[in-house]
Amino acid sequence: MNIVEISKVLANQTRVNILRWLKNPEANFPPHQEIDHFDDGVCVGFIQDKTGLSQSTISTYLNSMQNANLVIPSRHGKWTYYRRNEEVIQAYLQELQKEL
Amino acid sequence: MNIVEISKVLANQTRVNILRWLKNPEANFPPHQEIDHFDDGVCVGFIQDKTGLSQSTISTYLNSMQNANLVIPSRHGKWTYYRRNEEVIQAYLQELQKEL
DNA sequence: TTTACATATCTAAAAATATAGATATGTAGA
DNA sequence: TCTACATATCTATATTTTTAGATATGTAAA
Repeated sequence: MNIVEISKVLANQTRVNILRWLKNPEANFPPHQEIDHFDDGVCVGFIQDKTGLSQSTISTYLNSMQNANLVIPSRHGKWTYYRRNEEVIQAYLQELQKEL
Repeated sequence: MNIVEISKVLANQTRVNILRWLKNPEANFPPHQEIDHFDDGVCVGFIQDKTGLSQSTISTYLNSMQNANLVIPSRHGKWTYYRRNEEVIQAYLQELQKEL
């Protein structure tokens, strides 16, 4: 868990939005076709649609968020689902609380 | 209080260090000459010395931190002192807690 | 085993950030 | 009012980030 690396992720409104949306996928995304839950998160395509940015940009964003351990990917067939990594997010908040 | 703007400040190790040092000036900086306390913070020169970066870089950093309302400047004679803006820092932490 | 689709990676251009040297400004003291 | 000093701003360059189009990869279905 690296404060500077995670702060870099949060230094962009779209990435902050993605993290917020992933808190409550039911409210922010349409239902998936193959699976009827969001236990493994949300597929890249839905996130892309919601942001309006290009597919490659969103893939890059999600990759940086994954590198910072803020999200966890799961492959399901053709789709990659991303969900929040609550442990790391909480650890970051606690570390900030302590350090800042 | 803007999450993205403040996160940009925190996306650099030196700036995070400055905020941490300012939490406890007595432990991190030599005593000032004209004043015998740190109630208004620490002068730019001391911060510069501690980081080893150039004067203009530190001035730029402090300016960005001030724009984000993370620090408060006070002019005392030739010196500008910077101290933490605890209200905004706490507001940021609380907002993150809620939003993130 | 080809095709279609979802996502990742590569490439490249534009914008932002980091950083320092030079210069300007403001203040205190001679 | 000179001079020295602390800090801010300007200018310029290097690096990083943002972003998208093109291409590659992996998977499912025909």
